[in-house]
Amino acid sequence: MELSKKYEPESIENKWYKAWMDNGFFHSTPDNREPFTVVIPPPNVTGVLHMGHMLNNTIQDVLVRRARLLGKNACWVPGTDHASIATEAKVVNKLREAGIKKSDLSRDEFLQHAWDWTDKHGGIILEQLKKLGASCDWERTSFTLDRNYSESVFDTFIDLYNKGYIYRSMRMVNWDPVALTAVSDEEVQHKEVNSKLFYVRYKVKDTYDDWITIATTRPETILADTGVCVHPDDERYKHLVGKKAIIPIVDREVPIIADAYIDKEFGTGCLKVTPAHDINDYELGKKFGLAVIDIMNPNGTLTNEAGKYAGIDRFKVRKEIAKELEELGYLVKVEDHVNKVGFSERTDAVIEPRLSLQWFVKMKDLSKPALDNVANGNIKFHPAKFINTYKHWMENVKDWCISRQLWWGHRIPAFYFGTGANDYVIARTAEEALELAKTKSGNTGLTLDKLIQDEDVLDTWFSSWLWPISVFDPELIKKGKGKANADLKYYYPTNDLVTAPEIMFFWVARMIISGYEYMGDLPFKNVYFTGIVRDKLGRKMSKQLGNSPDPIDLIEKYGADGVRAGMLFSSPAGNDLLFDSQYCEQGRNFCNKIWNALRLVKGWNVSDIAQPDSSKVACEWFDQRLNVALGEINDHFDKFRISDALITMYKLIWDDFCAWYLEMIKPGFEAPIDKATHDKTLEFFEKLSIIMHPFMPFLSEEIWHELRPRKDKDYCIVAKWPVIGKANTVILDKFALAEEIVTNIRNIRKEKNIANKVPVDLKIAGTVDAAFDSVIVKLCNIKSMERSGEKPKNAFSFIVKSAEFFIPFTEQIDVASEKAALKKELEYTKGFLKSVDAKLSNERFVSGAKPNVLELEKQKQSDALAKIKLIEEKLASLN
RNA sequence: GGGAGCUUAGCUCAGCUGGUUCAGAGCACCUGCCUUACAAGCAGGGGGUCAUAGGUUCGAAUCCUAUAGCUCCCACCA
Repeated sequence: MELSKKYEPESIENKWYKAWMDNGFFHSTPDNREPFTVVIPPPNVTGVLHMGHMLNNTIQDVLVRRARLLGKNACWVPGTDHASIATEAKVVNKLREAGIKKSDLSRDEFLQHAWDWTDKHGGIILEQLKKLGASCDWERTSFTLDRNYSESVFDTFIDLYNKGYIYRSMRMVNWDPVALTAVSDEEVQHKEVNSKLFYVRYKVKDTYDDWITIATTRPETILADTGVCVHPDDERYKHLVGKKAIIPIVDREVPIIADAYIDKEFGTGCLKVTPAHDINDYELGKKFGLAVIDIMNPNGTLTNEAGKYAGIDRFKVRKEIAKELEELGYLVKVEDHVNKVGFSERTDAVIEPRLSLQWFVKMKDLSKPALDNVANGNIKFHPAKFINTYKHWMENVKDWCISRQLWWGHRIPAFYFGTGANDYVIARTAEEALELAKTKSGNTGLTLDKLIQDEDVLDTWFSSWLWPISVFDPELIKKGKGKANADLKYYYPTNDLVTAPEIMFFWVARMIISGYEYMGDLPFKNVYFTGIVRDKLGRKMSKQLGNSPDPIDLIEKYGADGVRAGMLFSSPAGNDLLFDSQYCEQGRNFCNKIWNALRLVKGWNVSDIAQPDSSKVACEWFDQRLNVALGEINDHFDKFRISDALITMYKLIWDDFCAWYLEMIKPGFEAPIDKATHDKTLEFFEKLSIIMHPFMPFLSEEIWHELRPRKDKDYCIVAKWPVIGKANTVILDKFALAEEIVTNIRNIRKEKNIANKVPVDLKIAGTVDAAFDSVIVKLCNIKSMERSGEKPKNAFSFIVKSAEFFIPFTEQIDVASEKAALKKELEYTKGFLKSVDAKLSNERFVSGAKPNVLELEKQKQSDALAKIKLIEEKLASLN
């Protein structure tokens, strides 16, 4: 069958993906092979594939496919994350477009909408991954809101609560007074705003006329002040510490305290402490036991605590109170001031810090093994520079607030039977909770309808931190440590985690923590951090800028293999990738190059003729080149240098295989090829297919089947990764020399403007033997001979004096040029010798160097000496 | 404000414990070629004071110090 001149990926991608699936190559079950496990960082269930996913999942697929080729039992678990905040926001938006307000719906009604949305859009992203070629074990697809998975989340909450790690505490949340909900830090946009800085003086109690002046941008919160704070070293105020100040308008007496948190330089150096409405003030208040007075209603108006300002919006109060302060003589001055204010991403309302009761996980003890095992290298980070960031965070780890004021997610399994701080129980179901509550409250008459479940859900990460465990055995936490099922025992710990550095703390660190807590072992051995995919100008991909290409369009245009290669061409671990479709083009061109090599090889007629010397040498040589490159590729893989592995393979195929090897063995036009060379070529091509398979699975599979007829289950995807053969460096050296000679010949021909007109004859002496002679002849003549049918004639002659150096000369090159060349060589060699001598006479080097390094240097020294002698002899003979 | 990192060719980046396999790769660029696998190609070519200034050393892209510029993470200023 005639093969098309251009590689057409769309004709093969679906075919092979289906064949792999049908043959069960993606599905893994425990057996006696070594497992290689990867769990996907679960994308948002309703998300669509973006460039970040492309990069991330390409890398995972490369690692998984290579592991499979290495004979490991590869298992890549796919799945999705319910992503509470993101998904809920999307559903809210969608409802709003339909004219429905979330606040008009009951919890159940809202959740029904959310599930409808999830059923409609969930899984789209997984279908897109298939287009990319992702070899996931789809039978293991998980979702963080699956029934079993959810059970494991609740079990974890209950377990940690019983162990005393979970507690309830006050916390400042970002309150949106318009949406009447707390929003996450991610949903707060900080903007610079021109505002006023009000200087207000407070009377110091029991003094004749001492005042203390504070500066504030939010004078309305004066009503909630419960303290005034100065710096302990501030001479201006030292005498006031311990006295009391009197808050204007409300005439409340509050203590004057001293704390190093205060910035002496800002404003007057005095801070009014408002624990209910500022996070830092809250901490300060806690430290000094100050009262907490909440003056703000959920909708942004003030409470009865604000006296006559009750019921008025905070911004209106701000103006009015400033006026009143001025009238009463408390306002010292007002300055213009630029500060950052948080705005709600959803409603654009000014966010108010608001105290509320939240659930927390104590992190200090839990995270200890997670810190230690990264620090000591049990878990490796690639690139390693991220260890510093990780350590810094883990050493200063704060308790984890796990409650979210949302509906979409795992509802907190806490049930309240009263209004007291401790009037709650933790249980899996309301029925269980009732029994516990009866005991705890002592009220045996308690009924289910008096039991109220916490309205909040758990942080998304509180479910995804169990990912490497719960995708295999969601019942582990219930059963307890050491009771893992067969799957979990076999697949855990997983091998490589590929993810983005920005979720190192949200997700990676917490998986490590839960891994040690519940499995007593690391969740993965390596963490590969990808960079951020940016556009070629270095900007983040965003919808607003419209600079994010649709990955599916790219796949249709360049082919999945082309895009995969394109993504990897320029993405060393941890570096941001400046994406340019030019890289995909390069990937596509590479596919085409390989495709045409296939066309060439497939077009040959095999005949029972003798193998030419040149072909024999070519085979021996390429065998060695393959060895060397394979060694480099393996090394790159071991070091997670995926991009380098790809480039090494790229050069091996393009330069060595296509440009040199195929040119050498290529028979003349319509001439047959000998069987020995042909067999060897197919063997090489097969090995190359396997090596390229992790990067370009579809094309390699196609080649695999085009090269020879295949039996059932004989697929490239499950072939054996080539083993490095015996090294023969002599042939590589000789060939390098031959390459140089050929290049020289070509240049001379070009200079003399005789390209493709006069064939070449060569006389190679010294260590370059007759076989190489024929290689060179072949490489220099093949095209002109093919066309003219001529035999080589004596137009040039090249003499190589030794394998160490060569001097091309022709009848036109005179003795002077040759002498100049020799002198240059001599100079270079002497310089080299000098540097080696210096190195060897350096005591520090000699004492510090490893024995083999020292040996190598000595060898270099004697080689250089011999070479100098040889050149000098040659020069003498020319004189 | 705290922490981490970066600066090598037009672009994206390699360069391990200091040395002549070190000044590299890929892409882009320039020149010449529609050559019977491939113009999505082939053959050549140009291009870098290794951010700046000092220092250590026989020797520095590599180690040290300072300066400038850039990036990221965390905390956010009453």
